[in-house]
Amino acid sequence: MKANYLDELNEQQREAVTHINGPLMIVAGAGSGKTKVLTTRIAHLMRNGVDAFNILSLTFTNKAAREMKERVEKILGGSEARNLYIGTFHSVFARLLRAEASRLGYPSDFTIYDTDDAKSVLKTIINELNLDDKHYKPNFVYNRISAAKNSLMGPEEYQLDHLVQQEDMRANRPMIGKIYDMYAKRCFKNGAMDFDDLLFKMYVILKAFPEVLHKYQHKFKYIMIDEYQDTNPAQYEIIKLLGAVNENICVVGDDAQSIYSFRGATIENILQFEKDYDDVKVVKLEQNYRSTKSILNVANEVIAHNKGQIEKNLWTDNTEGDTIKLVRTMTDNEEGKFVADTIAEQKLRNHYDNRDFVILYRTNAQSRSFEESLRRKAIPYRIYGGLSFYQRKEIKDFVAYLRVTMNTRDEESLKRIINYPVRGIGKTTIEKTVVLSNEHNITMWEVLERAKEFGFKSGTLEAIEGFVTMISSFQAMLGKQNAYDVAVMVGKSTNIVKELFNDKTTEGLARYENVQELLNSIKEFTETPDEEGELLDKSMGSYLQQITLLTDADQGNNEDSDVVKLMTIHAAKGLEFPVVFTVGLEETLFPSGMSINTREELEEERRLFYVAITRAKARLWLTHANSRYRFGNLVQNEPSRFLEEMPDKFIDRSYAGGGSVRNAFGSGSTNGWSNSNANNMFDRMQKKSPAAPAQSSSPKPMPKPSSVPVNHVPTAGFAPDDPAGMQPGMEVEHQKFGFGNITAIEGAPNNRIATIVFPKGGGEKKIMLNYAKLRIVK
DNA sequence: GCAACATGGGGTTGC
DNA sequence: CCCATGTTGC
Repeated sequence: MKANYLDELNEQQREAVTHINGPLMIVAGAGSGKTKVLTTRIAHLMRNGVDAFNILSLTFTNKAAREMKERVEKILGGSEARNLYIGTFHSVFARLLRAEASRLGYPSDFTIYDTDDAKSVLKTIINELNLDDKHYKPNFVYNRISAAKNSLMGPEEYQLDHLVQQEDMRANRPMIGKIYDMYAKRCFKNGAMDFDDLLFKMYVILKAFPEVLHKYQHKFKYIMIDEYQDTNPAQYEIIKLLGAVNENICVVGDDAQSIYSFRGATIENILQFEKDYDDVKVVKLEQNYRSTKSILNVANEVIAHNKGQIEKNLWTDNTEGDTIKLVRTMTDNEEGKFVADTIAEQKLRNHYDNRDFVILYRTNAQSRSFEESLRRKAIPYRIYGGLSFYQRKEIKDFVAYLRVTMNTRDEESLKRIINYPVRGIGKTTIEKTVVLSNEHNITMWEVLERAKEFGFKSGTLEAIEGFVTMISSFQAMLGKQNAYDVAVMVGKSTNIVKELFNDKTTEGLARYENVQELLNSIKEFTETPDEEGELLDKSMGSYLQQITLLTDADQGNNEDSDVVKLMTIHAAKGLEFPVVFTVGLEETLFPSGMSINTREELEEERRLFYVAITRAKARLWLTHANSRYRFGNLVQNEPSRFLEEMPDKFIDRSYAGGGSVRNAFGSGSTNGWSNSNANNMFDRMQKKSPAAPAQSSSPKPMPKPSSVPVNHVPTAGFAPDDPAGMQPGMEVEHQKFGFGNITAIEGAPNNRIATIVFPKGGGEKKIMLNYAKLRIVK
């Protein structure tokens, strides 16, 4: 291990790393070296005699877990890190549940249902109940159930809870409780858990079996949780149980980056942590090592519009850097073109590689125009998000065979493959099988096994027996051969591989390649050699459980390929890029029209915007389109309200530099720039500034709406005063804006934001006192 | 049972 | 516009 690992930390980081026993909360601002602290702390614990076996570290993404593991290994120098328990909540609990779920009657090779599987089960149930699936939309029902599970509410409690029932009545969907109940029973019958069950059932087991709880309390003597602001009540309670004996819980988070409430996360968890335990040590990491001053200042000011935050003051020693460019285009296609052009230009001008750029959007559907324009300019890119590899139809079909082989109770998968490829087991036969399984209270698989005694007719019987024999032969192989050999056999026996091979259409070819890739991934899984002393679970069951928890972002194999990345802001959390384009900054899109009804929703959107801004290291473009296609028709959007919350000082609202803009707007309308940029957005900015020089909205060829009138010459000997003494009512002098009056001061005491009216300097401005250089006049 | 077509509906984010 | 599902006709 490197001896000097503590020297590489700043004071606060060191304080966090060297705190060994007792609850610790690290409030880690964006780009403040959070991962470094977490990994160094793990190393430090081990250096101080803590056994790797006793450390549990929970993250939100597989990627974060992988990164953490790698970095710990780097610090420790050897392979000491391999016994650490590092993973996502879901994957760690899935692993523990393989050992413990039998206590609740689940097979240890239980299937994990992804969202699609779960919705499909729900749809069958809704139809069985003769409910209209247009009214009881599986998606809606799923979200209700998910929310219930995330707050540890089972079907019984759900049906008895007045508030919940009231909500369902008001939404005119009183049957959701019943559906939930049937869904839970069906999943159990199928030997399957959905994502939320991985948390919920873990909690149930810890609560119901004290010996299990004790076991893990003593195993996980030190617990670390990353992104604590994104934990939901289920995760919170589990952590509380596991940590109750030793109270060596270290949580790391940033309330300003809490963006997962739709998944049940509650920001309260981090806001309340100090009250949950006695003697909580709180460390704040406030130095940002990532971004320029301009970027950080804009981010700070934006987030200051939210209420009730943990007080912190994020600052940086980095240079001021470029201004943030704000760009408006006429349409979404022009937005795409502008971004692609600018990327091309920046590559030349500032010698960036493709990999230095990221395009961030609110919704996956926005990727299209960027794909097109990047393709046109032959700029390589990769889209993150959307369908994961394992959600593709051909992969799910293939995996369904493996799932059924491992867990014959899994009806969802069984139904998927029972007649794929076609083998003469049609709709009527399947329905009959379902009825029989309900009548006799046995699984569908058992009905199939005993098809003869249930009187299926000759042709059908033959088909069923053939199917049963085939699956049984796979099962028989499992004991003797590894997962890869079994999978190859599945491909052969079912004819799937051959069939796809013979399909010479482009899609057929792609599907064939995908199945080959699946086989490769199984091969890789089985053949990765165990490290010395390490016993990885290489079973098919373990493989299957892993892959359902993988997302698109986890197909990391060519992480380093030199491509522009496109992803949602959610997917970008935890990442950083030299150049960031945050696009689609329009009302109804960002903030999403779905999230503007309450202050809480809006604040979460704002945090999302904050996350987007803070991904940028050096350069940041914010773009929005005047109108864009939505569901086939052109809709007009107002610029996002967030754009008005940014301090003018660091924003260039008139970005038109280089040839890129001319290219971007040259197509079609001749004066796209003056029309699109000057009018709407700029007008609104002007209205907010009563004292601003009256910029008329008359169409001028190229207005330059510089928001920083730089005519002011500072008084001789201008020296800024201590911002602490500034109060509303004072007259101050600003280097650029000239003389002004402070009309209001808001924000946290160490991050105060003053509203100042500069009669000659562009009117009302919001200024961060910590950064602005102001001289008190009187 | 399947391919070709018609219809309707979608309002985010993701383990 | 794009997808997923339902309907029709072989």
